[in-house]
Amino acid sequence: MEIMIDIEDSTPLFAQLIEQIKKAVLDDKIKPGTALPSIRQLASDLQLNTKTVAKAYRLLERDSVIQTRGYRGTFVHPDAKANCKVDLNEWVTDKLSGMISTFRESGVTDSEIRIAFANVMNNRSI
Amino acid sequence: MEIMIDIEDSTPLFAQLIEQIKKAVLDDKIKPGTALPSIRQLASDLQLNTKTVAKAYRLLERDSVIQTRGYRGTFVHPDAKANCKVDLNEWVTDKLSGMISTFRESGVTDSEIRIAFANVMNNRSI
DNA sequence: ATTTGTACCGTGTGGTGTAATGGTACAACA
DNA sequence: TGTTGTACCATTACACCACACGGTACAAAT
Repeated sequence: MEIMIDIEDSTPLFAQLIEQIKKAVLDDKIKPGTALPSIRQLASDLQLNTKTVAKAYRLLERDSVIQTRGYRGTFVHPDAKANCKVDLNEWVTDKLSGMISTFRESGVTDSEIRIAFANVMNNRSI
Repeated sequence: MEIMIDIEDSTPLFAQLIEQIKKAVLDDKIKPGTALPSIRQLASDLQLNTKTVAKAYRLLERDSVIQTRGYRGTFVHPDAKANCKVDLNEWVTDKLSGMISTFRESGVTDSEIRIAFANVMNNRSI
């Protein structure tokens, strides 16, 4: 697997990793069931911190692109190719976009929207 | 009109102003049609910047609690008492809260929600 | 001439979240 | 024993935004 990380790129390192692994799956360069390099191994190869790689793996597993089998390693998910195409972020963006448009049309200030958002995210009730 | 601003309070100054004017309206201390002090006048009285007072007035007018009549001054809105009770922020908070709960239940990270939100607010289309 | 609301330029402070780094430790596997 | 994913402690640098401030200027009303 050839993975190139560009430190100069403004895209976060963990995001670059996710992109490239997804691309490799879609291009059939790594097939379902295949074992992926361990977190420590990949971090060492790419000169990254283990936590950066762990973060990428964690998100990839949430999206069912990979599977971690306890202490036995990490493998490509059986339905990886299909799950690569499901874009959770796009769904979130669309839903938010619609709601925020409604707010703005009702005269709500961007500043007010931001503050309400921050409050909700922190479970501060009003 | 007796308005007290507490600089020590963590509540933003403009928000304190809004609260107190609304309270004065609800308590019948200032009645619909009455003229309010000018922005410069009130800022001077309360030792505030004119912009801080202007911000409070702008939001109060959006909520139809007051009315600015061009260059003739600012007056209490005819339906001020009723409009004081409409809380736009509460509506925004409720709507956002529901949507964010849905996101979280779907496994979306708080970090991802924040990033998507920032993108939408800045009209950056991914 | 003065006052009105409004709009524009700007500065500075403080809070908050992200990203990435370091180190250490654990239980479960081979 | 060595490796696996994972969890915890922490720090650094960076960026965004809210809030409040200062100054200046304008057209329309009194």
